[in-house]
Amino acid sequence: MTTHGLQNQQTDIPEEINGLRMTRQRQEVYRFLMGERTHPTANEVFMRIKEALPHVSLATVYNCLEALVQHKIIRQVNFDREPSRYCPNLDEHGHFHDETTGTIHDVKFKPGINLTDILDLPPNTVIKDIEITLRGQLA
Amino acid sequence: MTTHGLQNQQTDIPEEINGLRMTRQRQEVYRFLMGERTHPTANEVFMRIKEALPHVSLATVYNCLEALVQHKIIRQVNFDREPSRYCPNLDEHGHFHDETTGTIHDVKFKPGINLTDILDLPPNTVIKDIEITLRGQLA
DNA sequence: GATAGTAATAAGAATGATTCTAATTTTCCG
DNA sequence: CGGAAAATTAGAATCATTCTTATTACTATC
Repeated sequence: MTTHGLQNQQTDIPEEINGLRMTRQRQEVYRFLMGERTHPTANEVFMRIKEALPHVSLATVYNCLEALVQHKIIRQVNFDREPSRYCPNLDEHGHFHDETTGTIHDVKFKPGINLTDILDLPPNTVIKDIEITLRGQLA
Repeated sequence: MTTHGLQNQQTDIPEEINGLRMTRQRQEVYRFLMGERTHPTANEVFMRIKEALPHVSLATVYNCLEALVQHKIIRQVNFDREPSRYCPNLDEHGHFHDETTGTIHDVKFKPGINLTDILDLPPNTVIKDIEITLRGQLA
């Protein structure tokens, strides 16, 4: 018996996104992030996808996350020096870290706001990425 | 012979700032940061103040930086997962990381702009800290 | 359909910024 | 002065992440 294409495709995720071949491991990482709004860490992703892929390694999770980030399929979010978190929301947005619960919430910009209009940037600046993070609490 | 007060005070830095006793080590860390606009890392601070305090330890530099940050005398700045950097500018501002040169520039907001006016925050949110970081290049 | 070349994965070791621990020194205050 | 508290030191420990090397999977070609 021979198989063609991917090892396993009981999935709704395409075989390629933004030029990145979606291997089974990348699919599981991506699927989990898509269904999860909690901005999990690499280790949390690892723990969770082990249910579907018991032999997956943490290094692979890191590799997958890096590949997905570089192909702009997900975003990496950093709070201070805590472990990186990952976010499937590609719209321009910030992150609010609620210190009381430890949860992270996406923060949209009010309509019509363009970040670069607000900042006093040096001329001829090409911005590749903006990260806005807030810390505080929901009173 | 007895000495009163601090071990050494050939300095222009007060003995206390924001309720933090400015020991000789904290003074040196702070003085260096004040004269430096390059947002140095803990290790860079360490290398430099060793000239004035040859027996200072890296742990002490970390302790001093933490104390200064907690007393809002300096700010800690993080870019992705790179080593933390430290900044004596307390005005609300962001940081632009020029990928070409590796340098970091403070970015002011245009006058009259209030960050929280722009963000679509949940009601009753108390913001303790905002961090805005940009990556890109000066063309 | 076999096969060679390339890419991805796995397991564990290595890295490196930061934090912790325990011992010593300095400062504060009665 | 003398004891308590705070700060400093040196080195060990931590832990997220990256690297290394071997194995496995995929792709294109014959």
